[in-house]
Amino acid sequence: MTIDEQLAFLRKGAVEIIREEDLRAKLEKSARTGRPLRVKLGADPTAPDIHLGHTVVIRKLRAFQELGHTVIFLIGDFTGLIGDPSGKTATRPLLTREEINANAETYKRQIFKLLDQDKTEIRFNSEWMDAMDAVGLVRLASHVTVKQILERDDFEQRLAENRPLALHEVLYPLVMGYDSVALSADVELGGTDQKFNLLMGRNLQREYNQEPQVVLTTPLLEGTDGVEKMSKSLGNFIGIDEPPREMFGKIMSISDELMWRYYELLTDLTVGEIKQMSNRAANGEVNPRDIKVELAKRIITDFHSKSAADAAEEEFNRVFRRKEVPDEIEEREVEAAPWSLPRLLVRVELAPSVAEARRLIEQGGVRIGGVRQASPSIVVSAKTGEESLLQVGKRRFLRVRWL
RNA sequence: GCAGGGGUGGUCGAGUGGUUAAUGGCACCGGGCUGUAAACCCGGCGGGUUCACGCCCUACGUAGGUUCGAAUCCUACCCCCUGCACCA
Repeated sequence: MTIDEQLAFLRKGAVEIIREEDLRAKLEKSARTGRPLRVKLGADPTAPDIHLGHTVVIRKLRAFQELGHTVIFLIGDFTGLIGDPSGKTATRPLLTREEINANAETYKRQIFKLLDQDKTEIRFNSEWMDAMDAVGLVRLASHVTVKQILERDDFEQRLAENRPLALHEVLYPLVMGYDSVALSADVELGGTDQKFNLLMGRNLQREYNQEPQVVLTTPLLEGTDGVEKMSKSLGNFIGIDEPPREMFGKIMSISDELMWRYYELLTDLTVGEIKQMSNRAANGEVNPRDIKVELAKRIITDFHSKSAADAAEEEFNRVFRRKEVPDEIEEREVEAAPWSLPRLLVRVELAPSVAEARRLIEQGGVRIGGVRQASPSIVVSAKTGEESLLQVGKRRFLRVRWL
């Protein structure tokens, strides 16, 4: 690939590259010297559950990797120990070394579904931060003015609105920025929400007489609701560890508009190819549903396998289009006594409480053997050795084996 | 430390002595429509008990108190936020 082609490749899906000329220069220099660029991505050690939102930037990391550069996945274990930078959670439990290691293992397992393990460095910022003493921290802080720190939007806003801003939060960007110094990063990637922190790395590198890193930001992916950014706490996420059939269902439930966004940020299709598909959908040549199916299968193939994707599709069609019973159903064994239906549902954990079970039944959400049960006062009795098929809502099935 | 403001259900946020298990939004759950789309519409949304009307329990930071009756009044305590400090 020529440098121009490489630039175009890296630009796809990126929101901003600061500065693109610098990136070009670094790419040229790397090509000339044969020395790969050091490309950094920071991660929070408290949340090792990666969802599709995180994969947007990880895919970009992979793009660099494919061009032969060194990718550094930095786990911010030191920063994770100090507390919550967003100030949203009151108390954030301190992580022990063991927990951090466990989280790191989870990260590895998850990111290597996308990245080439042999070309990825996993690092922890405690490597250098643990060694830094109070004097070192103060010296680090001396490189940045309060005014510069306060340029960060949310800091400024919180001050303006008389909301609390703790001192350690202000220190956060410094530590993150210093990570770039410690790693001699050439490029740092991050979501647009990280722009300030990424730029801080650039500034600090200059202070420490390093060539400033290039900053590349990626968009924040909207969650399945299509509105808020994808996050675990909002419950609008699709985890990359989720079973194929879960992923399939969730992807099929996103809106048509959102589907294009997912295509853009979560697949390798080019902008042109995606545009072509959306045109064909718009003029009725293709059913948008079929395009969504393909999206789901592509994503599942990334994190599971092609055959898992096919199986998920088949399962989906069986349950939701043909209204048949799923392929595999969980089984529970229950004593063959006469059960009032609500109580039975609680017993097999299809409902959290009797009251809730009653509501489900009254609203027509409960079936036994495919037959809707309309009354909460129904008594279920069965003989030992028999089986009953319970269904709650559209997607929760359970086979009860009577003892 | 002083002054002021505040702690309500998953969340945001009403309510300031009595139809208040607590208005409303969001989230969530069930149903309908459908491409399980989205949007939309209907219903639900602390727990237990009853075939059912209903009844009972628990809940508005914590602990007491006043009252026939308190999320609402009083006392103490805990926690959070904002301001004051001329200043290393």
